[in-house]
Order: sequence, then structure tokens, then C-alpha cells
Amino acid sequence: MSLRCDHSSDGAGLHGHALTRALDDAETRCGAEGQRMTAPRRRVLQLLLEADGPVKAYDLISGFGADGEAAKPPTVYRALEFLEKQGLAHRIESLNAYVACRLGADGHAAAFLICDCCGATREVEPAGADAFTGAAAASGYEVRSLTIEAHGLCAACRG
Amino acid sequence: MSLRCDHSSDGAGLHGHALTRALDDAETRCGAEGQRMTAPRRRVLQLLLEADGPVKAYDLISGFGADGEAAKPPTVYRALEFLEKQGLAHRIESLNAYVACRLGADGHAAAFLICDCCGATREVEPAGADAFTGAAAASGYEVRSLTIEAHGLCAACRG
DNA sequence: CTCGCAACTGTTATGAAATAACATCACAAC
DNA sequence: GTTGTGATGTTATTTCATAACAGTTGCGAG
Repeated sequence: MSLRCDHSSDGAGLHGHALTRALDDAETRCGAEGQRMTAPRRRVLQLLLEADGPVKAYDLISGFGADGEAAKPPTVYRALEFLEKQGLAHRIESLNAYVACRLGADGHAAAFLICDCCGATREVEPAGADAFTGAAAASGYEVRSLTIEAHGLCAACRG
Repeated sequence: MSLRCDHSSDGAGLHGHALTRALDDAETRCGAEGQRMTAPRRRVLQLLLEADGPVKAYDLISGFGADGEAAKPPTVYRALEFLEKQGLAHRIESLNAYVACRLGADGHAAAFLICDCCGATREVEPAGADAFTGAAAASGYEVRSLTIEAHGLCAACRG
């Protein structure tokens, strides 16, 4: 759970062009569903997209203002709630942290491979999720949402 | 996530004989591994075993003393950490709550079916986990531990 | 036995994460 | 324009968890 190495992190952060495009895409998607991508929501999504890995809520709060001024907690938590609902962001339960969605993002299930060494967190297709959901259904349980989070070592840190 | 119905809960709590036996079993298992089942650990495990469902840490804290006196947080958190390490208890990340292990408990992976209606939480074998771990391994990631938590509706609440 | 270490517990204090409650604002529908 | 809904701003509080250090206990080595 704690970082124990000096390996480089994700390198997944978006910047410049790619960032703007991702934000605009998200805005378009929201509009298509009658949802509003307002300023604080866009700002929080931007912070998540720029980040190399999972971001703590209070880091979003303190990084919120472009001038370094912090936001109030509800501002950020409400934005996160919205982004999660739109499938634009995910909460990593086992880290109390948040990431921008890096996959298709259309209501899909998510799964994460978290490196306990360097902190890199990769979003992957949830292989085996159908088997799990099916097994649950066979026992009468209806899966509405599924949290899958692996802790372990990424390829670089295993090296 | 919030309880919305008045369906009965798990009914999984242990009492009397069964409780004592479960506690003694746990103590035996600890002894066999050179671990000590001390008083606070046993007490926390007891509270978890008695409970019908997931228990919040601060409920354990306030229920700790038989006389109704509360424990200090570190007492309970340390006990929980120990119990988790021994596979005697699990943390439900998506609820910030804890449950006694209801399965074999020998270092196994765990998965949970959480009913968002009545709160019942069932520990199940993680069907599909091997597929997931295998897929991760194929991409160079080594899974050390796997958190699988489903939210949805149990059979009773779907009715 | 007794010394010394390692593990465990007790205690105080603080830090981190999230939400409640209520006031105000923006904007589209009518 | 007015009205209603959804979004934001703001203050305060609650909930969850750990840091840091002091004291105790059990146990094996000598």
C-alpha cells in the first residue's frame, strides 16, 4: 500500500492538446445526455486527466484553484460524484483516491491493477467479471456494480 | 449504498455455543502459526462474529467494553489489522466496514455480494478471479491481493 | 533465574476523508 | 417574467484512521 521504490510512475497524464481534446470530448458526451459539464466539474476532470495516477480528494481540493487557492470540500466531492455517474472518473476504494476513466467510459465495469511499489494504477477490462456476475445471479443476487481492485506489482517493479 | 428497505438482515451472527467454538477455532489456528490470540483481538473477533453484517470500526470501538465502555481507536484498528492478516476478518472497502471471515479462511481470496437494500453482505468464492489474475499476469502484472465487491440486490430484496 | 528483546497494549493527540445543512445562484420551460 | 430544478457556495461537523511514544508482558538465551 505504501510506496517503496523510486520507479517512475504511470506517465499517463494528459497535457496540452490531448488534454483539451479529452475535456471537450467529455463535455460533448455530457451534452448528448442532457448533462451539464460545468466549470468545477471540468476543472476536477482536468486535474484527474493531468495526473499520472490516482489522486486524493484533498489534493484535488488544494489544487483546484489555478492560483493555488483551495476549493471547499463539497465542491470537489460533488464534481467527483457527477463524474463517476457519467463514467468519466472512478473511485479507487482501496486507496481512497480517484482517477479519470481511461477506457471507453460508456457505463462499463472497471477494474484496476495497482502497483504497491510505484503506485502506478492501470485500468483494465474486468476479465472474469461475467463469470462472477453469472455465479452471483445463479444464487439469486443481482449485481448492479462491481468493484475489482488488484494490489500487487507492475511489470517494471517486478523486474 | 444506503438502506432503503425493512427486509431482515443476514441472520448470520453467531451466538452461544457456535460463537465460542468459532473463537476457540480461531485461537487454535493462531497458535498453530505462532500467533497470539490476545484479549482485545479475541474481543473484536467476537463482536464481528456476533454481528449480522458488516460492522463499522467505531461501532466496534464503542461496543468493545462489556460494560459499554468504549475502546481507544488504535486498540480496535490494531486488532482488525491482525485479524485481517490471519484471514479471520475482511475489510469491505466500499463500506468502510469489517466482517468476520465466513469461509475457509486459509489465505483465500474473498469476494462479497452486498445488498444495497437490506445491507446483507455475503462472502462468496471469487468466481472468475483466476481469469482476472491470469489476464493480469499475461500483461506482466503480479496480483498479490484482490478486492472484489459487488453492490446490488439480494434474492430477498429483489422479490 | 534474570536479562534482554520483541511483540503487544495503553494513551494522547492529530490527521485525513467525507457529508450535513442551508443559503444563493443560473438557466431553461412555461 | 416567473417559476422550478439543478448547481454552486459556505459553514460546520462527523466519520474514519494513524502517528508517536510510554509502559507492559511473554519468552527464549545465557
